[in-house]
Amino acid sequence: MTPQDPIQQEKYTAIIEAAFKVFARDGLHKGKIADIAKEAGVGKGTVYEYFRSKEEIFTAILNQFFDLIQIGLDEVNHLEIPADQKVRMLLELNLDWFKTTTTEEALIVTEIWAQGLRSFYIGQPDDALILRYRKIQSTMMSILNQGVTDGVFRAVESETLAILLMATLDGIGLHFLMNQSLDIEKLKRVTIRAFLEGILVRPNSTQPQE
Amino acid sequence: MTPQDPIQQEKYTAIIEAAFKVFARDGLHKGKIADIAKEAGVGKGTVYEYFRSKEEIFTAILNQFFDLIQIGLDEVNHLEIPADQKVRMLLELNLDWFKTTTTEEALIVTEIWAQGLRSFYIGQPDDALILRYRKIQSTMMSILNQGVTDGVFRAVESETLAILLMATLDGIGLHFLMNQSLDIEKLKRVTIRAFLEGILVRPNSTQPQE
Amino acid sequence: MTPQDPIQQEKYTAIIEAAFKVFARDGLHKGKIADIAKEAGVGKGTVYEYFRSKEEIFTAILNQFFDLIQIGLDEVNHLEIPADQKVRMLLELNLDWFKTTTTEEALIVTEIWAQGLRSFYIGQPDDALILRYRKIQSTMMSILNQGVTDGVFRAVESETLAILLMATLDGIGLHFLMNQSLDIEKLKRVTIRAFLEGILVRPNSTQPQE
Amino acid sequence: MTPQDPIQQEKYTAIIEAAFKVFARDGLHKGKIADIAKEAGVGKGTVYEYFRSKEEIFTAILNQFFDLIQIGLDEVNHLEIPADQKVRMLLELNLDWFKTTTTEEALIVTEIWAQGLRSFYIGQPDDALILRYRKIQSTMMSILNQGVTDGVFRAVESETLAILLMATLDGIGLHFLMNQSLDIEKLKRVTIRAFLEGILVRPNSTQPQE
DNA sequence: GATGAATGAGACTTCATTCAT
DNA sequence: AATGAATGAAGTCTCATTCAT
Repeated sequence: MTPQDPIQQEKYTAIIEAAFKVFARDGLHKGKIADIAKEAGVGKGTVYEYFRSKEEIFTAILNQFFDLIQIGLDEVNHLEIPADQKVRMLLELNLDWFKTTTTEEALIVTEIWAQGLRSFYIGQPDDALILRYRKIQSTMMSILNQGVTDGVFRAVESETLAILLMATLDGIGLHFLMNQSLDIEKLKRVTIRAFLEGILVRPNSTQPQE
Repeated sequence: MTPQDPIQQEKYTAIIEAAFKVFARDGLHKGKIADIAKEAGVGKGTVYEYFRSKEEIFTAILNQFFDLIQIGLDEVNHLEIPADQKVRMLLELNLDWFKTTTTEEALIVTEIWAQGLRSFYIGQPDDALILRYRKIQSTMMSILNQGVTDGVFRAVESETLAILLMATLDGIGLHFLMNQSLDIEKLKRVTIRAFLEGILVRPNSTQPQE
Repeated sequence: MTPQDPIQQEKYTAIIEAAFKVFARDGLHKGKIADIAKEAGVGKGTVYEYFRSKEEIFTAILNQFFDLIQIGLDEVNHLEIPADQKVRMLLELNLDWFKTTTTEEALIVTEIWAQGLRSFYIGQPDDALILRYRKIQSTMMSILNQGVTDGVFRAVESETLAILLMATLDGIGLHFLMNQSLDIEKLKRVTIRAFLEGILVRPNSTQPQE
Repeated sequence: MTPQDPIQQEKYTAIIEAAFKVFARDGLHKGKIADIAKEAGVGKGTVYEYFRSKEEIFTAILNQFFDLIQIGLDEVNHLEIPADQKVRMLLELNLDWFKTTTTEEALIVTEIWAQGLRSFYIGQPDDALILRYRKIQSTMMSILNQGVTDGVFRAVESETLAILLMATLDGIGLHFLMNQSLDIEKLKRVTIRAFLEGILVRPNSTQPQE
């Protein structure tokens, strides 16, 4: 999907970034291909050399976003630290994403995601939104299971809990999007306690001091 | 905003319902005013007697959705039952919504909501998305505070916790949207336990048996 | 297909005439819908109220042309004159068409006709080019048969001869299109003699004096 | 116009043949240069080494077609046979062309020819369509005149009759294009008789027995 | 000479909105 | 109030042609 030639790869990236910028500024539907091309410093036709349609640009942006999430998640998972630390890091990771992302950008991801739900993701066999989420879920489950195995967590329904975890993280993200004045640190603390103290951590295991 | 004359009121409702149907079928941007008019059994021009623009129809649909949520919430809040029961009911209420709503309809609400985030809600003083959420939040806080006052809940940061509760409910909704095969009952149970057993309920208060 | 309301009918005609003019000036593929709209004094969108696509305008023009041909043919056929006179008139009619038609217009009809051969006519069940021709052929056959019955013509294979007649008329039209300096009167005379003296007229019937 | 170097000549021919194939398949305007290049096994840019534009390819195809016609015509003309035999052969030659040509190919020639009438042929001094036809006409006249000189034909206006002959042949071709179910043999017979028996052959000359 | 990535003018068509009836 | 014919801005995408390699 992505070109192999480094020069082309560069242009491919430039177009995605330009698209991201334009969509963030003008919205998903008001953002014109012409502007993306101009922003990327290429001709209008060139955009169509790299993407078959506007929707394919949407998909590419969303995939890039999920790549980022998944990479962060995998990095955390591969660390040699206790599972409860990993869960803590996940929450931090997720909530900190908003600090390095402008609201406009976050809105765009959300908008693409919502619009994508309808048409070009669900029902498509490969690379679909649902598969991306399933991958995230399975990584989270692996962390939870590790915790149970290590005796750090109580026995939990890791599958359902992983979904709850994902859902909570997404939900917090959305609400932060809507209400930037949210005290994100306080929210982080409460959420972490909800999951660690409340559900996961064994009564007699080492409590995180906060 | 809504007309007072019953005949007009009827037409107003018919248009919203038609719009809902058309959007659910064709998507937010592919759904045409002409089709809405036809579906509602009125002329194209008539739609513009009731709504200034297509976006205003979006807003109306979203408001209707929030009215529904808020009404349910208020009903629960006004019941003469312990706070923990209320929290439990909230969760039930929210997750059961999906049983009476088709995926297409839920998608439309999500799509409008996401698109609305950008343009026609945020930044608008009245009736804005954020105000609707603040109202929800305040109702939830009132329930949480009642619980603390009644000694059912531990002392909690009710403001932050209300946000977490909202966020979790929204997150679960979204994930259910993406993955209909989710075991919603199991998820409900886990979520309720997370909130009640884990965070809210006092160690020595009556535990809900499940 | 054509609108019934007289005001709309007028607009419909205006658009066809405008299209004819624009195509004649700029060619079939260079002729822009925008120019047709401007020429017709309507908005671009209005063109699409009356025609679903550019091709449908092509078809309409071609049909109008065939209507004209067929009407003239029918008029001749319904006259109370001998069959040989009718054949003579047919030839006159056909060749005189070019005197009231500009080359540009004739070219457009030819261009549409040729392009039409390929895509939007052949293979379509109703109103197709071939049906229009079959109608013409049948009218010609009726004239030829009348001549045989009346004893003016020798016994002829009227079906094949009708085709030859059509083909000859079309061929002459085309060559006149390509070579305006053709002496059309001389051509008319020769053609008429070829058909009447040569093939059709009985040796002992009254010879047309020329 | 055509390259001299045999390797280049080969490529030149390959491109024309590829163009013919692509146009026959996709139509004149839908047929893409890119596809022609691919079909010819060369790069897109290479096409432009051999042809200045898409229109020049049209011209080349049409010229090739006329070369074919003219060559056949000359061959017949150079035979040592009576003029009436030559006319008969001309008709056979022309009508038999359709047996070795697919409809799609014939359509393409027609389409190019019609489109060519407008823009790139008429008005151009060299190699124009009209010159090609004049050449054909002059060959035909030479045959007709030979017949008169030899006493096989009556005295005829050979110039006008040559045009009529050309026109008839073209007309028959077009109608055969539109109606493949035409009984071409019967048509051939009728046409030959029309010209030979009817107009050309002297009353006391040897009649062709059929 | 050969190539094909890049280009951008331009076209068709859609559809929210208006407004005369 | 109701209508729907008319509108035209706007947008996506195509594809002939160019030109650096």
